[in-house]
Amino acid sequence: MLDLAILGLLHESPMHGYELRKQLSTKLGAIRAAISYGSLYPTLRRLQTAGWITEAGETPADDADVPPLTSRRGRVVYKITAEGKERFQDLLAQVGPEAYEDAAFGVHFAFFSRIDVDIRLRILEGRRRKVEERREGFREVLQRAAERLDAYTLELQRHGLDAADREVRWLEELIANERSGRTPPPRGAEGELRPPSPRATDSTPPLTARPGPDDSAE
Amino acid sequence: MLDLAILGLLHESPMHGYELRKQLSTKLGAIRAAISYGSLYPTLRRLQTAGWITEAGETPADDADVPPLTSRRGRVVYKITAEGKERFQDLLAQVGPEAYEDAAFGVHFAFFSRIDVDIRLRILEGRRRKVEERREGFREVLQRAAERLDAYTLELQRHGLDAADREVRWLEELIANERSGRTPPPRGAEGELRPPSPRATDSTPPLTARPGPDDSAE
DNA sequence: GTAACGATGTATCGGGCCGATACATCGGGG
DNA sequence: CCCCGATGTATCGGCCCGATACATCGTTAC
Repeated sequence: MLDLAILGLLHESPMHGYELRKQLSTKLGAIRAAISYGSLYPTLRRLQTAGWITEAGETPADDADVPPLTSRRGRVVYKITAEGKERFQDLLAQVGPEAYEDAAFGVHFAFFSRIDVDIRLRILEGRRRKVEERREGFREVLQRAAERLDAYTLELQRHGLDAADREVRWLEELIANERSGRTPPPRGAEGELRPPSPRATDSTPPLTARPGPDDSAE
Repeated sequence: MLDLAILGLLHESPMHGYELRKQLSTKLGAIRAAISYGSLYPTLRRLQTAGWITEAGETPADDADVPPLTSRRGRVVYKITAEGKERFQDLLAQVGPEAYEDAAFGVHFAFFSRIDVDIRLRILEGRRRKVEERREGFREVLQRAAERLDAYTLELQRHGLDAADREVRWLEELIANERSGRTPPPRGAEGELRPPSPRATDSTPPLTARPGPDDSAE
């Protein structure tokens, strides 16, 4: 999961750890908080011994006047290998149930432009199915067990229901767009910062438009 | 984090592991997927050795004719101790930065009815602040780095921005409600899914455009 | 009758990932 | 001059997950 993300970034350009972490944070910011060094460095070593990446020793200029006072630990630049690129494609095209989990889906999505439309559709539909199940779970709890639950717990369920419902609709849009042939998502470079989302609550009878965040993460 | 959730559930009634897991899944379903046994049982043992919970052996059958072929492993019912209840209150009232993280916030929220209004407000405001920061992060990326990013990555950012914005508004409502004195969240339990109640969604005045990220009403 | 299956139930193991921490360099501001 | 924040690499303890194993019970299917 981290493997995929790291290989994906190094596929674009060589980088050292610190930079890698920063880019991961922005690229996957909507998915996971900020990957820890306690994960990053061990993963880098793992990828390295597996042969997917190598150190591209960024020799600090030719000025060998580096004061040998301390070991002068220079920054280590990693680059992806040919095998690594293959591995990346393999991981990316993996459409097993793991790819529909919150985090894994996000990582796959972040590199969508590197896979075929049909695989994209497979993943989007699998994810949609999963979120739909989640949504139905919330609905059942709200219908069947409403009176047995705490008021705050209920509010949490509504929150979750609304978030799931929104994600399903988001996925529907993306799926429709993929099918239409336009490769990149819609909503070009217009003014973002759009006011309250104009996507009004359509039908969905008992939904009661509630605010609902909590995309994934955790 | 699991500690808090488990203590909270056992505070309501004694339970065995399997049941605990089920209840956790529904109660925290909007927060985390479904806690694993690989977390649950070790945690139970930890809580037990710490003295927060005890085994309430549920041995219903005194008939010692239990075939010693296998150890006849009966189900183990756990109950909370007095110290456990204290510990629960301590954990619940913890308003440090950890309590604003996704998962931790959700667990706290799920047991909101057990803490004072002022602590509830402190947690809600802390959470709001955190999500606002998150939201601003997305906005900056979308404004400043839009052209340097992949179309799918951008869509992910918009998704995240929208979700964060929604959560902020959700929190605003909850905060306003807490301040108004009505203890439980709005949206009374029964009017929800049963009848096709045409109750229009309250209109949430004009807090959309410029959400001041700094209105610490402390 | 019994075999298969799914729900209930307890438990462990390897591994991924996080938070805290340590160490080291460098530029700038008080 | 010293502290601070950004840049940078790295480890350690610990939480938590997914996979797996084992055992019982009721129902359904052959």
